[in-house]
Amino acid sequence: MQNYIDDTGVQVADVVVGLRHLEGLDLDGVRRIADSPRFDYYCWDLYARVTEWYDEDKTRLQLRAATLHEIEHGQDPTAAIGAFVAERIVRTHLVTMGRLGIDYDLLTWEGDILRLQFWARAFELLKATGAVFLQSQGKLAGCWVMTIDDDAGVAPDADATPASTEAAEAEEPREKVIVRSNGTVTYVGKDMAYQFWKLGVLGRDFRYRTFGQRLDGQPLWATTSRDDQALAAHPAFGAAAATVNVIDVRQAYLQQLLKQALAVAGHPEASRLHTHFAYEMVALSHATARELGFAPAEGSEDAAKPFVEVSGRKGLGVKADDLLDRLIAKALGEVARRNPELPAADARRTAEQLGVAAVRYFMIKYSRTKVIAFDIDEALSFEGESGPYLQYAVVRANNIFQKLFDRDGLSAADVTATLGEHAPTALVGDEHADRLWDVVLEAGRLDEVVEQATRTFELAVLAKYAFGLAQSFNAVYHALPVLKEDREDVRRWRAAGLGYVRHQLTAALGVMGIDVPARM
RNA sequence: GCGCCCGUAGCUCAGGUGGAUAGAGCACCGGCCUUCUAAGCCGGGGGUCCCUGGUUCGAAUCCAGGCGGGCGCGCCA
Repeated sequence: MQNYIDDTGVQVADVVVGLRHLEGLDLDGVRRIADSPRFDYYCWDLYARVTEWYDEDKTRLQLRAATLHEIEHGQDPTAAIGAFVAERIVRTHLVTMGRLGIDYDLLTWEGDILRLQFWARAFELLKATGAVFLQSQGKLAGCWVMTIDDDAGVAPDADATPASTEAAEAEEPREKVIVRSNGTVTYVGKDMAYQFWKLGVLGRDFRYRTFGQRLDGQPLWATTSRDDQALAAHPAFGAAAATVNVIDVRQAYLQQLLKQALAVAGHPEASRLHTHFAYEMVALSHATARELGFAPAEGSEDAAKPFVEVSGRKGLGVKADDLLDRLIAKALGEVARRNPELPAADARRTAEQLGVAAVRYFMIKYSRTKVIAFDIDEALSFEGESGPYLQYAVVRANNIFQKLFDRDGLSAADVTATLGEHAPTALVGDEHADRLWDVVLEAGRLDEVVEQATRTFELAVLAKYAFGLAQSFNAVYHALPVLKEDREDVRRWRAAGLGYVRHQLTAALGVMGIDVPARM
């Protein structure tokens, strides 16, 4: 799992513009501010302020262009400030993701792709195969362009095809600019170079350094272009057997161009090994947008839309840390109320597990083709279809086995090991036999469901399955008691059945990255 | 204009390769805690599966055409 760090883009440039021209800071000043808490929140706000500042006077946009240029060409102090800010923000990002149990194998820095001339090499490959060529005519004269396949799902823009033009002439091939007439590379060009490297057809590699520690204590690797940072020994990155680009559906067109570039540049097999994992965008419900202080004018275009698009430029969005903090605070209140004797540290740890479960389940419960209108109140719910509901089922199951052990000295392993000594009454003779069978059979589908979820890239399938299994468990939990069952054979078989369900449900939660607390 | 996605209960959403009275959560109404944790369970009301045609013994599901909504189609990233 790699995280692409866009350290040479417009967003970094805008923050640098804000730091220097709105805040009047130099590198030392920025260093001091960066040590204060929540530097990431500070930059988030500053970014929105810079956007407003540009809006007040469009000529200020020249500062962005100049800053972008200086960052790309390593000209200090701009480049030094940009690099410093990018690194600090990445570190705060890692902390935030770490709270959710997410980390990466490698951080890939866009700046390194530029400095190591990946683009120059990819450009050679594309030129050699004729995938891109220098356009000499028309409005794209002087640009290196790629012809867009019709099946790439790209349509001509309305302006390019006047209505008066009839069929015969309208079929002129469409072209995508890869290198601008001023010699700079477009975003998709840089992405092509990166993609070629990922699939091992570029013929070049990054240098590597360690950036910090992963959640398990192993080194976290990052690319570098500096000899003094590069380590001789490092894991192998790139040259993947297959790649999956997780990126939202709005970039489907560019991702299609990427596949096309691979194929046309002589690597049809690599092209086939690449998948765009496209997911729909996450927007905000009107209620949540309102809560965040965004109130579209009555009768305006924004007010009429079914949701409110998040926008970093407007400073409109929900920060992951804020969401987690609220979830944990809410969970902590409940945990403390239900378990007053629990030490504070344990309660805190449990609340964190619940909060993380709530976020993770919420993120995958929707199928990826559906626009999510994020609603904070809905996300904060621990009832019904939620992460904590799933955890609750397993906690209950664990309690049964804990008490079974405390009272009868029977472990889960004992139950299964001695099962043959007991008549399977609970499965054939008992009046509730079908209910127990049903939930056991449902639990047995886990592998199949995981296979389907991975094959179709639809994680909601697993989420829905796990939720349904937890529902079935809860129903059986109420209907078929274990500890209070007097018949030894029925008790043993019920324990065995629910033990299996517990095992499968715990595994399903594990796949979703959700821990099960000791109690809740 | 062209491409992709969405349209199922008041709201938010499930419904792999067609199959029986279309499901869940939330919300609403009514029950269940001296009984393995009530973050739960049981019951109830609530649907023209956007529309029209087609394929089929059978369509929410497949096909065609509409309608409504979202997104995309830059020498931005």
